[in-house]
Amino acid sequence: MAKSPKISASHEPGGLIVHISGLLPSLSPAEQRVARLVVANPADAARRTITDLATAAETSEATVIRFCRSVGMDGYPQLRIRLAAEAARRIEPPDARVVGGDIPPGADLAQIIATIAFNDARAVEETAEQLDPAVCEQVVEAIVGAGRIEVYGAGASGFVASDFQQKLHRIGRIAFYFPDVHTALTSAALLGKGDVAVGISHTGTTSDVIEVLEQARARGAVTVALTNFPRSPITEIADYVLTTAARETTYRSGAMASRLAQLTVVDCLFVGVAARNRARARRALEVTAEAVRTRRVGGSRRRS
Amino acid sequence: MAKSPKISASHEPGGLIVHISGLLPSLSPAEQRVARLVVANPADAARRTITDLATAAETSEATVIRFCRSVGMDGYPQLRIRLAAEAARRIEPPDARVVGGDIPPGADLAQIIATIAFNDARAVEETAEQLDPAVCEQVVEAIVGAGRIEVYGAGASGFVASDFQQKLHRIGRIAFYFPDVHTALTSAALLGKGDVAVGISHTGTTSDVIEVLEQARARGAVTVALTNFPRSPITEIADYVLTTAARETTYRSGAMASRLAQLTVVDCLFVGVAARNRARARRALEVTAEAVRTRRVGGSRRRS
DNA sequence: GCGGCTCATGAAAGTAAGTTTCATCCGTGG
DNA sequence: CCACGGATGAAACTTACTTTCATGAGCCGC
Repeated sequence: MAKSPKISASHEPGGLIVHISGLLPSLSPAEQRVARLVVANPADAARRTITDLATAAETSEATVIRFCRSVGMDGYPQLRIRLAAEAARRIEPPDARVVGGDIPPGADLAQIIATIAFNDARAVEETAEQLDPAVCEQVVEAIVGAGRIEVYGAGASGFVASDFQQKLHRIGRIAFYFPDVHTALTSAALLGKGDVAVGISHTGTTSDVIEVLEQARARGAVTVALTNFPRSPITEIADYVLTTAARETTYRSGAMASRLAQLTVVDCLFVGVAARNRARARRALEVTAEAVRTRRVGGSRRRS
Repeated sequence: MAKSPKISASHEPGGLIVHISGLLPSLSPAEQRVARLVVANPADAARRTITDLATAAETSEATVIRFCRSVGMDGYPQLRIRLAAEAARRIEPPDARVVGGDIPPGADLAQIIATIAFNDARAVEETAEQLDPAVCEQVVEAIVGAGRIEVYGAGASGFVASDFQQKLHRIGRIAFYFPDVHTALTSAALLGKGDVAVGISHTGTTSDVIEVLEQARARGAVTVALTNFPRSPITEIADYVLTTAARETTYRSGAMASRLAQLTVVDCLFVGVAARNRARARRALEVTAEAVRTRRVGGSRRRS
């Protein structure tokens, strides 16, 4: 049974492991057991036979095969090969630092800083690796040609949405962001063909954002979703899906890293759009920079 | 042809490919054909099935197996895995990417993504490296003991300020952010001893933020500055200075990366504060997460 | 609650991949 | 010309992988 012919799905040239952990929540329980084994120790998994792995995951071979298909592989042998390659590439920096994990209770600030920065940087890098330039290109295209762009996001993703709106606005594109769902819904209802609606949700399950995006789609707008989970509800109503790659961690670090990853994606789209009309964008940026000049103080030496 | 005394059977840690080409001359003709294919394109060979490879080498599967044994492998699957790993390792890390520079005019989206992600990740890492844990510690201390915390920022830094405010609020600290200077000034005038004022400005020259911070200081509040430039005006009126380390680049990439670096610092402070009272912070986070539960949709399988 | 539905799951059947066996072939030296 | 030994591939065999299918659990509408 073909899962979903989404435009985004296939591309995971960057990290297979990252890709799998992103998909993890959308897998069935038995498949999750397999996935966890694989993510925990790719090299080891690559060495095992399918029966072996199935036994280790306390399930049947059939489930392992299903898992392979779920993450986009043809079958088990292919997964094995990819895992081996992946494992070889990431000669884990044997850093004593807490890699994907939680911050230990007794940690001092230096450790906290190292851990957060590491996770943040990783999320950014891995997001970039798994971003599909083709999909980005199409989104950029849509934005460039859009009559109006609306960006939706709630909570932490709201900041990102707002940031994106402000950026687009600054280079002369007509863009909106509404902190309030009611307003957003009303506005979405006024969208039409040629407009673009962007929904941002880390989990992909924020009903407010989904509803607004649905509304926008119903009116004929192009819909774009930005989420960490490629199979989450929001992806079902989006024409284009862009994913971040923040590892799932406990406490807050997952969500925090995800926000940075989202911003990175936003930046990419922004620069992509700006690059479409360099001259105009640059002029707009200069004018806007000039506008706040009087709000700056101090030495002539410092850039404005 | 001394083929039998295969003393070296065990490990060849250097390179499997090198190893194979080394004993190529000692192989039988048919095996040599296989070996040559493998050496020429390991990645490709790893993808083939044994029958496939045999056909390509114009020989039988049996010979391929014999070849595997000759080079010290248990069987074909093991060879495949090793080849995949080998091939992955020898793909040079793509450091040819545009490093610190601006985005070239003709860049395609893939390049743009790589450049932005690189700069962003770097900014985060370098910021963490140069952050002084001692200063952070003192800032955390001040925030933990504060009666009230106010965060100031304008423009892009406003997002960060707002994010910080929201984070602190979420773990039960009394924190404010004012998008409007007038309101901010008024509020700052009401600060007193034991309160904390945080000013965020990438350039360190934003007069609005500086003024408000000055006001706060005059009233006896502890002042903290977060900026990219350690000698900028804002640092003169701050009790504690935290710096980001976004490289100076042209166009927008500098400012964009700086924002991520600022967020990283904010995250560190936040976690530092939260760590001071784990139980309370965790409870607060759980409660607030629960509060938005009803705004989530979708499968029971997905985390809320 | 109760049928009907979907979906996850593993047992078992089926297929393909990998491995072994063995007969053949070919060259060499007696 | 025959005996020998090594190289080789066809075919038998084994193991690994894949598909099919029946079962049962949970969910939804009634």
